[in-house]
Amino acid sequence: MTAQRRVVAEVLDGDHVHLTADEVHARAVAKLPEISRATVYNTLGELVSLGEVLEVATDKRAKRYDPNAHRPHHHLVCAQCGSIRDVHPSGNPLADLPDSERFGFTVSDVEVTYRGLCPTCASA
Amino acid sequence: MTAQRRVVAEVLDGDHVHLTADEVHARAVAKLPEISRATVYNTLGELVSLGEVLEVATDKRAKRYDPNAHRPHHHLVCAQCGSIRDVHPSGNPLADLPDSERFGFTVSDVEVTYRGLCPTCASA
DNA sequence: ATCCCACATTAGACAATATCCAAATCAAGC
DNA sequence: GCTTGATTTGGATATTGTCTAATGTGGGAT
Repeated sequence: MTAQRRVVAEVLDGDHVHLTADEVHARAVAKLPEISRATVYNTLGELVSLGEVLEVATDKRAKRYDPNAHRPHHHLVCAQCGSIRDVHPSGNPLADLPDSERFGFTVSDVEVTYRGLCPTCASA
Repeated sequence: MTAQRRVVAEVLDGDHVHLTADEVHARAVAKLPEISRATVYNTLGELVSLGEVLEVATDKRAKRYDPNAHRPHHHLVCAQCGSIRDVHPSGNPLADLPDSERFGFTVSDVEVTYRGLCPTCASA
C-alpha cells in the first residue's frame, strides 16, 4: 500500500459518487500533487480486478468507477449530464432470460441501466 | 437521399449484426470507395436521431449500431470479443423500479445487458 | 546499516475512437 | 447552363485510455 494507492482509495471512498478516471485523477492530484495519470489508471484497474470497485460504461464518454461494489445494485443514468445514482429494483432479471435466448453463451451477469433526466437537467 | 447515405443504410440493413462505426465505414468503402469516415459518422448520427438505428455502448471499445430499433429487445454481450446478440427476456424491468428509487428522475427507458462468454470465446 | 531486487511510479509517447471545420463538390431548380 | 444551398471530404483536433522506458522506492538478506 503506497501513498498513491491510498490517495486513490480515499478519493473513491470519500463520497459515494461515480467519478470518471479523470475526476479521480484531479481529486488525487489535489491531495498528492505529483501523482500521474498512469498510476491512477493502474490503481483503478487493480481495484476493479480485486472486486473493490466496479467499472460502469454507460456511454461513450468516460468510464465511471463505482465504489459500492459489495451490494448488488443497478444504475439510473441521466441521459444529458451522465450522472449516476444507484438503485435497487425488485426482481431478478437473470431469471427472465430463458435458455432458448442464451445462444450457447455462458451468462454470468446482468446490468440494468435506467435512463432518464435528472431533476437538474429536466428543469434546465 | 444521396448515394453515401444509401450505402450506409444498406450496410446496416444487410445482416442484422451490431457493427461498430469503423466496420460500417469499412463495408461502405467496399461499395463506394471514396466515402469518408466523417460522412459515415454523420449519417449514423442522423439515423440515430431519426430513431431508425440504436446506439449501443456496452464497453469502452467502439459504440455499436443496432438496426433493429423497432422491436424492443435487450442485449447479450460477450465480455471477451464484444459481440452482441439480441434477446427478448420476459418481464418488464421498468415496473421493477419503485417511485422511491427514482430520485426525481424522469425515467424513460431501460436497458438490460446480459454479460457472459460467447461459445467461440468460451472454447478458446 | 547497507546492498539488492522486485515492484511501483512517472512522463510522455502512442493508439483508438469520435468530432469539428474549412474547402471542394454536388444536386436541384430556374 | 448557372446559382444556391446542402452534402461530402480530408485533415486537424479532442478525448480517453494504454504502453513503455527510465527512474525511484521499500523491505528483506547479509
